[in-house]
Amino acid sequence: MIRQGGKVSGGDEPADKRVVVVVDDDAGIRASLGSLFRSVDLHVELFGSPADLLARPAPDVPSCIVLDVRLPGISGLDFQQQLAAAGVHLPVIFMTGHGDIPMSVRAMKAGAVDFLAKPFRDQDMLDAVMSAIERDALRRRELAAETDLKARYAALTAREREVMSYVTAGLMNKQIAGEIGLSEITVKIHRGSAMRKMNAKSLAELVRMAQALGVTDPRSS
Amino acid sequence: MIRQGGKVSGGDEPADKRVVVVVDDDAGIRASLGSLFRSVDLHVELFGSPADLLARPAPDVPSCIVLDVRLPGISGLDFQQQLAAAGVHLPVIFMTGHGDIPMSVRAMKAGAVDFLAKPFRDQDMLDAVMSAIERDALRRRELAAETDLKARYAALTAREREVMSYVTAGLMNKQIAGEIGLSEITVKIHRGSAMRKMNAKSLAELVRMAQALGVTDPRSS
DNA sequence: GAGGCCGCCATACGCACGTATAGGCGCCGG
DNA sequence: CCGGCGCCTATACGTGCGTATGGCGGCCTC
Repeated sequence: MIRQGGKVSGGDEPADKRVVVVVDDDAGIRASLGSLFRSVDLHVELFGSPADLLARPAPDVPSCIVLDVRLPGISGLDFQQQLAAAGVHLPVIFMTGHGDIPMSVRAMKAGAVDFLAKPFRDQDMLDAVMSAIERDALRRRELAAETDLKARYAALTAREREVMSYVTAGLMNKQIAGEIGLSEITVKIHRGSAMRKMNAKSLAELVRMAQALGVTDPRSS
Repeated sequence: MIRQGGKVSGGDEPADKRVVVVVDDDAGIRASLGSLFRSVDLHVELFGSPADLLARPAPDVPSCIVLDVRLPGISGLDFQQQLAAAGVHLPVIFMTGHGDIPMSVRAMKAGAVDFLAKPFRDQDMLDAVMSAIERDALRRRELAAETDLKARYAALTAREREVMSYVTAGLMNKQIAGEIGLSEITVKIHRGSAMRKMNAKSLAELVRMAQALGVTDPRSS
C-alpha cells in the first residue's frame, strides 16, 4: 500500500493519480472541463462554489485548482489569498470571461500559474494544468523531506538545539562552552546527542540540515 | 554588446543613485516619465528605441527598465527575452495602450515586475519602479557575494576542488584518500589549502560555500 | 637551465573530537 | 515514592585533524 504522508482510511481518493479541482458556478463549464481533464487521465473534482471546496479536505496527491475569477459571493482573487492563508498551497489557474489587465497582473503577482481569458483553447488549459501539477508535485517532494527533518529537529531538547546552532555556526566545543557557560565535556554530549537524533552521519550533513531548517548563528541575534 | 558589471571608464553615471531606464518611441511619454521619476530623486535614462539602449552599457547601480510593449521594430516582450539572453537581468516594467490579457500573462510569466495599462496613475508606476529597484538591489547584493565566492573557488587547483567536494560531502581524510587513491597526509594538505584559499574559518563555513557553489558529492555522479 | 608552482609522501607534535564510565541534581508522572 | 529523563560535570582513551619540517619529481615560463 502506498502511504503518502498520513492517509486516514478508505476514501474514494486515487492513490497514484493527479487531481484537478474545478470551481465554477456554471454547470456547463464544469461538465466540459471535467470531460476535458478526464480525457487526459486526470482525476477531477467539480465544485459550484468556494464553500463547497472548503468543505472537503484538500487532495493528498499532486493537484491544482482551476478557478473562475467571478465566483458566487467572493472574488476568485480574494479566494486565492484565503486559500493561501488557510495553508492550502495548491497552484491556481484562473479563467475569466470579463477580465482586464490589472486583474490578471494581480493574480500573477499573487503566484497564479496562469490566467486564461475565455474563450481559451483546450490545449492552453491542459498545458497550464500540467505545468501546475508538475509544480505541485515538486513542492510535495520538497515538503516531505522538510517535514521529516523538522520532526527530527523537534525531538531535540532545548540544550541540544542550542548547541547545534553553535556547532553549525562553526564554533569549537571549547568556544561553545564559553558562550553558554558550560564545561566542554557537557557540550560534547549535547553535540553527540544532536548528531544522533538528527541522524547526521557527519558534521557536513548537520550543517546542511541546519541550513534547510533556517538555524542561524546565535551570536548574530 | 552590453557588459553588466564591468565598468569601463568615467561616464556621467551616478555613484550612489538609482536609475530608471525608459524605452518609448513617444517623446511626450518619455518626457513626462522623466520628470515623474526625477521628482522622486531617481536618475533617468531615456531611449526612443531598443537599439539605443543596447548601444549604451547597462547601469552599474540598482536600476530597472520601463518598456512600452509596442516598440519600434520589435515587441517589448521579445526584447525582454533578448535582454535576458544577453545577460542583462534588470527588472522590467511594461506599459501598454493596446494590451490584452494573454500579453500581460506572458510578460508576468517571463518575470516582469508589473504590467501597467495606459492610462495608469503616476503612483502605480512609482510603486512598481520602487519595487523593481528594490528587487534589483537585492539581486546585486547576492550577485556580489556569489561572484566573490566563485573567484576564490576558481583559484583552487583541480586537486583542491576534488578534495573539497569530498570533504563537504562529509568523508574523513582517510576515506577521501581511499576514493582518490592518495595517502591521507596528501589529502590533509589539499584540504588545508582549500580552506585557506576559500577563506573558510571552519568546516561549517566551507560546507555552506560548497552549497552556494553547487558543489556536490562526487560519489553520486 | 633555474625558479616557481603543483603534486605527492613521510614523521611527528599538539589539539580537537567522540565516547565510555561514573557520579550528582532537579523535575515529573506513574 | 521512585524511576526516568534532562542536565551538568569529571577522568580517560582512542582517533581524527592541522600543520611544521623535509624531501622527491614533473611541468612551465622566464
